[in-house]
Amino acid sequence: MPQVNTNPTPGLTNPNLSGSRDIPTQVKNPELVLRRRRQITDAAVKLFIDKGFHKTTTRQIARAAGVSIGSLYEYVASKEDILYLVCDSIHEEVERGVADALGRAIGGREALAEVLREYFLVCHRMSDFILLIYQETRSLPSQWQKRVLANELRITGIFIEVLARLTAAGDLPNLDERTIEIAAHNISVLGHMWTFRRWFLSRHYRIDDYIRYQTAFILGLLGQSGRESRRSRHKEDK
Amino acid sequence: MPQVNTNPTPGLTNPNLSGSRDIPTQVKNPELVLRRRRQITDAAVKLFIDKGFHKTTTRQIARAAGVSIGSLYEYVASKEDILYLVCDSIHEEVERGVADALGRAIGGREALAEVLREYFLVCHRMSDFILLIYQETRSLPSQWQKRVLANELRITGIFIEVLARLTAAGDLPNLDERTIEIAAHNISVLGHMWTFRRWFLSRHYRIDDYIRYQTAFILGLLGQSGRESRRSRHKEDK
DNA sequence: ATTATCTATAGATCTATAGATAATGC
DNA sequence: ATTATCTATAGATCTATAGATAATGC
Repeated sequence: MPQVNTNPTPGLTNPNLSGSRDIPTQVKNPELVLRRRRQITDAAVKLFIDKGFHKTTTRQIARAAGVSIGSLYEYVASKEDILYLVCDSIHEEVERGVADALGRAIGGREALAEVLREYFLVCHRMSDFILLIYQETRSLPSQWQKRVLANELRITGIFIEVLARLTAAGDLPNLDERTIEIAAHNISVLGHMWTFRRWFLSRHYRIDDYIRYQTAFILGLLGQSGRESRRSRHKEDK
Repeated sequence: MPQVNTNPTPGLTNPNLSGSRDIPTQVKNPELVLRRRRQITDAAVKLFIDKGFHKTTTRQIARAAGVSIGSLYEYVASKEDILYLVCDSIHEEVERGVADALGRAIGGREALAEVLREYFLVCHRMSDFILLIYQETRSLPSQWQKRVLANELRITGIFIEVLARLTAAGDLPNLDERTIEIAAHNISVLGHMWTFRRWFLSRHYRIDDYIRYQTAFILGLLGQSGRESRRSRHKEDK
């Protein structure tokens, strides 16, 4: 369960800041709002990853964002607002990463293995961010907590679709809906596991090895993603 | 990733408070120290689960524990000390739970399924506590963070042993060491998943169903824990 | 005398805002 | 005039401790 922060953090690209819509501001110019909020979010995410939400002060955020504390409060109404912007922006990035990954992986036969590989690589790249969500979701007001959970569910939903499609195409054995649902949650979480057990796993496995082991593990249940590999498994059985 | 707290929390039995040894105190009488620290830990764990570590004040803890704020600081040197006592006490309880569970489950053939079942039930019972560790480990001073991680690893180690034993006994196919290690981590984490995705899972699955699906998933890779079930799988393949 | 406990508070923050100032556009 | 920004600080905490008090044992 443990969570430790070791890697240097790459920046968020932080595309649309769509959660921005939910938060009122004193400032009229919408582009300005977006731009400043991006500054604020970028600064905050680094600080939160580094010291955690509660140990980061609004002054530090303002300073790192290059605005005064007074200005900061023209763009958000509270420190929690900033956390929400941060969480939302992370989810946007993860989701984009996952969607891209799915785009790249369309092979029919080994499709699932490809999807897994791309997803695990996203988790690897976004390690710090995913960890932050695990640790600080709870500090959000419950209204926004729900939104973060919904985001989480949407990402799991992507895997449900992939599994359903592969099942329909005959690339996976017939799995009932709930088996698919649980498998999709497992995939999400085993990706996250690389982030929240990084303190152990990254000392003993390289990400590629991790992906190989996990792929084998996941394809285990699912009867493996093709007739060919299924055949080789029977051999092993003998 | 999301974490929401809904269930009512049962108390910790909080056996030895072994982490107690690591923390200095002003008070000479060792039994008294143990007793007061138990009061403090019991009060704190409830408050932390309810409001989180940072939003709980030392005064609230003192009050709930039935001691004055002055006395509180005779037994710990800082608020973080309390968090450490809490985390340690939770691990002790989880580990005891897991060990008990292993005791109860010794059938040769379906051994793994039994172990999984007992472990998942422990996670179910200790849901709130496990979630707390996920969320607040980070707030510990790094020296104690390491200790929490070591505890985590010890629990995973139990599963490594079980898997190794079953492999040696021929109840599982031949799995290499690293496959076993990753499988053990997966088992730990899929148990925790029930706690940190409870907001979704417990609305759609009862714990027994969850256990069934996860058992099927896990036994998938491992070639299933007996010849019999392996045979039935071949049938499905056809 | 020693040990445990309590009350009262020092001292250090931290969030959020009020009110002044600068910049922009009519 | 309106919009954006800044400085200075009110007001509210919160952790941790100092020093007084009570209880226990020699």
